[in-house]
Amino acid sequence: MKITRKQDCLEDLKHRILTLAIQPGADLDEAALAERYEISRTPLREVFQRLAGAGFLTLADNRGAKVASMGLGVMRTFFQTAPLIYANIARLAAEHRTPAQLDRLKNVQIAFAAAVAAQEAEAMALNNHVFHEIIGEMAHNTYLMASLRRLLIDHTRLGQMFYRPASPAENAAVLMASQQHEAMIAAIAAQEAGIVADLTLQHWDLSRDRMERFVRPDPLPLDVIEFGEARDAV
Amino acid sequence: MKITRKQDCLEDLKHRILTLAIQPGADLDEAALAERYEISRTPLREVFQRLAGAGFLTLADNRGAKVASMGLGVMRTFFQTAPLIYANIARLAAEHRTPAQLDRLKNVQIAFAAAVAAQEAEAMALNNHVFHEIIGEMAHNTYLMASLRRLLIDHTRLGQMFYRPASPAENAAVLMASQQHEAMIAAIAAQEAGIVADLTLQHWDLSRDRMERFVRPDPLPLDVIEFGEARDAV
DNA sequence: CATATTCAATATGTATACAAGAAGTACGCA
DNA sequence: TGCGTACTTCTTGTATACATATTGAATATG
Repeated sequence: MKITRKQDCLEDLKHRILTLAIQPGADLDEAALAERYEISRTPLREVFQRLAGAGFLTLADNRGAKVASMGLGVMRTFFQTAPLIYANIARLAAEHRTPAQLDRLKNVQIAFAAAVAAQEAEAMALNNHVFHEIIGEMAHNTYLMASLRRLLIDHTRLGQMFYRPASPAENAAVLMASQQHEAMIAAIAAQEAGIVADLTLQHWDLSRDRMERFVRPDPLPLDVIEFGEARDAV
Repeated sequence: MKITRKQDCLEDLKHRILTLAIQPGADLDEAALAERYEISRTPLREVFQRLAGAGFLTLADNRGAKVASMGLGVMRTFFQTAPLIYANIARLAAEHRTPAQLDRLKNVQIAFAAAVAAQEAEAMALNNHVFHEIIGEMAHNTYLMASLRRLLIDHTRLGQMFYRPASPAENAAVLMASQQHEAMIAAIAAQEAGIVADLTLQHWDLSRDRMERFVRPDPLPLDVIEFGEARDAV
């Protein structure tokens, strides 16, 4: 079964990049990975080319492969662009979805909900990723899909970056996200394009708020350092 | 300088696909192309992977490379999606363009205008392609750029498909397009985002109308087949 | 001591030989 | 003649050896 080795390599690298097991900007060692996946450098390089084409990696001539980086500029652009693409994809998905795609979506949501219940961050991230990828496929629009795939890569990585396993607020948010998924499935099944678009934007807001709260947390209480009434005087 | 062979191959294949020298759906012969460009199959395959990643080709396992097809479904999606992406890219380009990019844009427009004057369809198509690609780069948005690149591939190919060299109406349209390019450059230079977006949509309408008139031409005059006054009776 | 410069070590790029798979052809049989 | 099957041929995929490029360290030189 050598056939699957290359496919496995591709999938595993995707997973490791999405879960930050390999960090943004890290460079990949051809020889080491070839040995790890028991394939020669030739097919590994083809995997690299594909991952680069999909936006997971960047290739520099004579300088190997790097995981796509996530600088401030990239993040700014991400927050600027995501709602536009997500909302339009959502609309089209409601209109063009097929029954088979709907079944796949439901199954992935079952897996996502299970991951939420078990508090398995990695499974949550990957199932959420596939969930939104399937909605993208439902839209049957190759042009927007090219954007969406790239957005989802960064969205999943940001989600992992900002995920705090122990926080009660986080658990509530994740549960809320799961419920929104359910609502989206129902609306897509009913082909209610407007509703799906609205739900998608709410879903986006939830996700964005979660990330924002991580970057800009509530300030520490001032009075623990014995300022007493001084709080109002500042 | 063997270094350029692979690059040449990549560029030449792009050009031949964009100008329809290789038709949509055609499959590419590895051995023949390797010989043509004087490279071995290994680097040629890497070129294939890159072109596939960019949307020029599709790769099927054990079945080689095909030029991306242009069926009715693809065209429908194209007309549906292009204005959204073009308008948003235009806005961002006006805001984020650098002086260096503006210079490049001006130079490409000079080449485009020259091609129009000389009625060289191929040079027109390729320079127009690069013109809009540069505007895309000005937007500094990798997500939308992924969509734009794919849209431009199909836009350029459709333009070639529907181009009628001899038609006076066509010549007028192409001249108009060139003038719109000039106006866009001026507005981008002035960072007038709203104006650039408007001009871009006008530019899009012109292009769309040109293609539409090709598909749905004016009907033949009825009276040449000697119906005489019968015209009004039909 | 700082800065070039050369050479070794390492990593990337290419060619070629071989393996595996797909497609076409000829033959046999009903 | 129609269909199926084995065999041949052509195409695609992989491994490996070799060529080229880059990096880093050691040495020379101002």
